[in-house]
Amino acid sequence: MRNTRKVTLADVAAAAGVSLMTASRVMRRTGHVSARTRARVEAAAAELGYVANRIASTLAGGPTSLVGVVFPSLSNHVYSEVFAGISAVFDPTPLSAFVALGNYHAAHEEKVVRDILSWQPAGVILTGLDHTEGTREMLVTSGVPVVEIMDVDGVPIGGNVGISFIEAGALVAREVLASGYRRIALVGSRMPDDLLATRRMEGARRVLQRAGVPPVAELHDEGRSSIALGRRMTAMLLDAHPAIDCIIYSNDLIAAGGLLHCLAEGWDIPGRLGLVGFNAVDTLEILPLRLATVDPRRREIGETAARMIVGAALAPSGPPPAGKEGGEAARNPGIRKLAPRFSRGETLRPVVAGAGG
Amino acid sequence: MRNTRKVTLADVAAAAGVSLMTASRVMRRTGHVSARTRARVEAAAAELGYVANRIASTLAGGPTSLVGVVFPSLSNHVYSEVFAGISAVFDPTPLSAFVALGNYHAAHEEKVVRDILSWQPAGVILTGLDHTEGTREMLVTSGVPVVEIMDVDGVPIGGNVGISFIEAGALVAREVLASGYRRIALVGSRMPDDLLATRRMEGARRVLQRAGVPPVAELHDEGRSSIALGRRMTAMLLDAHPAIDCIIYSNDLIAAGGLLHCLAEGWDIPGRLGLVGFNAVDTLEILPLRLATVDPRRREIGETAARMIVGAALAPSGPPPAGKEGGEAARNPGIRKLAPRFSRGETLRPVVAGAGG
DNA sequence: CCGTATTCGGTTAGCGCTAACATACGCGCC
DNA sequence: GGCGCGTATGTTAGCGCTAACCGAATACGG
Repeated sequence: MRNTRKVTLADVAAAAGVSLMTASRVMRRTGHVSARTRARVEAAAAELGYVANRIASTLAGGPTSLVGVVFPSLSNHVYSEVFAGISAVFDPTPLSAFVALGNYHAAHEEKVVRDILSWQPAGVILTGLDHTEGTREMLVTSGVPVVEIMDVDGVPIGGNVGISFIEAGALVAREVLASGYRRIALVGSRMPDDLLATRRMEGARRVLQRAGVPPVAELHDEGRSSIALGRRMTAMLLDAHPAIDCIIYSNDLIAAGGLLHCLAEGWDIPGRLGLVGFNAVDTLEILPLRLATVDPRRREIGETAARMIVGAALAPSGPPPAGKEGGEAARNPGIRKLAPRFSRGETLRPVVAGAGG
Repeated sequence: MRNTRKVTLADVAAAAGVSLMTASRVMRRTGHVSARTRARVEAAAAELGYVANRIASTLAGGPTSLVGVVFPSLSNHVYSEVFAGISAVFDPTPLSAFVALGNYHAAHEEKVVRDILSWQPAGVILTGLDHTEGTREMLVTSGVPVVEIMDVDGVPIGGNVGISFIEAGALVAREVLASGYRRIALVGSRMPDDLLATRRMEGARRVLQRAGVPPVAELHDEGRSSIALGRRMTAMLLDAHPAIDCIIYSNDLIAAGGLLHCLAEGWDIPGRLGLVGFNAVDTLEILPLRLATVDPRRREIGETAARMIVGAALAPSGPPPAGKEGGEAARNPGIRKLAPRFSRGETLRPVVAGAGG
């Protein structure tokens, strides 16, 4: 049993005693083939263990079915959930996802996108709206349906689904003000690199400034988010600025660290000190207090993006309804802005009538 | 600027005033091309925005660089970490990962593997050793380097990296016995489907039986692991069997739920009741007590598997050293068994001299 | 000045498959 | 009988690229 040599369609056709083309039609279930011939070809294919070669069929003009997906990282739980949403939508379709990581680095992302495009994908899903000029150009020129996810604060290349991270940050700040906090600090990890986190912080900062209570302190760190980092940053911050009455964190993980630190140090939460995270990470339900946070609706983002790609990739061949730009509409998957969901948890005081916001 | 038509190598060659072949050589950096010609071709390529077509080059016999990776799911944090390890190793190589999900279902996995093989991959990474006969046959026939990960309890198709889940379960049971617990229960989620969890439980069960203290109770649930599920199952279990003095969980998430339930109900942990999880999930460091658990070394598993694929895929062309089976050795990536790491945490009593084990 | 080595570049064939166009045949109809 | 029509199969060309081979130009010692 050393038949490691590749079995081609020609072998199947020969075994079934038909032409190459008939075998091809049987495998693709197109055209007119009699039931008897079909059965013979299928039997031959099974017998020989034929596995189609999509490389060849794609080159010959068949439909493509790979979709490139670029995330900055997958260790961040957020993206694995987005991916789960994407996968679930692709599953019943002929499309399959091809993941690549941009590592929070635009130049690296450009390389990765070039790589993806070289596979003639049926679509590309990118994280965020910030890409190099080269990346944008390649994607536009390629004519491949593109959907940018997560963020909607900017001009997309093609489709776009996500939330406004600036508004999400602003939302957090308004809720904090509504709780009556006034001496507020901002704490962020992975800060210059994680653009979305940076944007949330920007949104919060603006609202605070406009309300006349600019941040009392801001602390950033380049390191990746972890509970330990949250503890450390919080300790440092409260040491330097004991008057702070609320901390807005760039994500739940460091907020959790902060919460644990504060509880250990005996701070009254949320009375004396309020804390807010971001992302609605579900494993954090084990915290002693439910953390105030914002759900960016990542699963839905993944699902919607995938549906946009499915729509654009699987139906671009319809006859142009009117103008010569018929395909154009199908190619453009549209823009969809979701609303982030705030949840107050138990680490912010209830809303004070008449306070801020 | 509506040049959406594909730019081919022929276009680049024409623009540079050289033949197709010379342009090809420049793009691949092979053969002898003078510096001047190379510069001209590169300029033309950049000018036209040329993106290579790997579909064509693969078909023409160039090297493949896609590696199919099949996980049962990515919502399980375990696999996203394995994937991070794989990505990190592939990053500096020309290989890229192509993720597909088997959804804990062997028949679905077979479809997915067929799909992967149709892309002529440079390698395939599969989770676990249990696959349909059809899957195994396809992979063997294809001649593609295969590495099965996570589990090493069985006969692999090609390479294999992971831990013995049976031994890991046995390890947990021995440690529990060493702590002096004797009325032990087993609790598992996603149970018939998650084969690895099933195997851990099997390993634990055997040790307990051999030690003369078979499990007092066993509780399984088909649902996906969550803290809420852990709480529910634990409540149910302790209600029915209040004499239990230790619970072995199939994973950390439900163990965390159990721990929170028990603390809320005032159980003395680890004195009256011991708890053990599995997986060493890092975000659980926020629990009030450090959970006893086992680290399956998933990051290393991903890295090792990726290295095996890199070795097999990138160096199979060396001249056969002696026998005619020269390529065979390079193709077979080997077997690597890692040792799971137990950590006692604060939810099991310290080891009792002379007790069990 | 020739022969051999060495570089540089071009030509041909073909990877495995599919669009697009034949071809062959049966059937009913005026 | 000839025509149109629909179904079932075959033939041709070519997708974009690369291996393998092949000439032309340059270099250099004898």
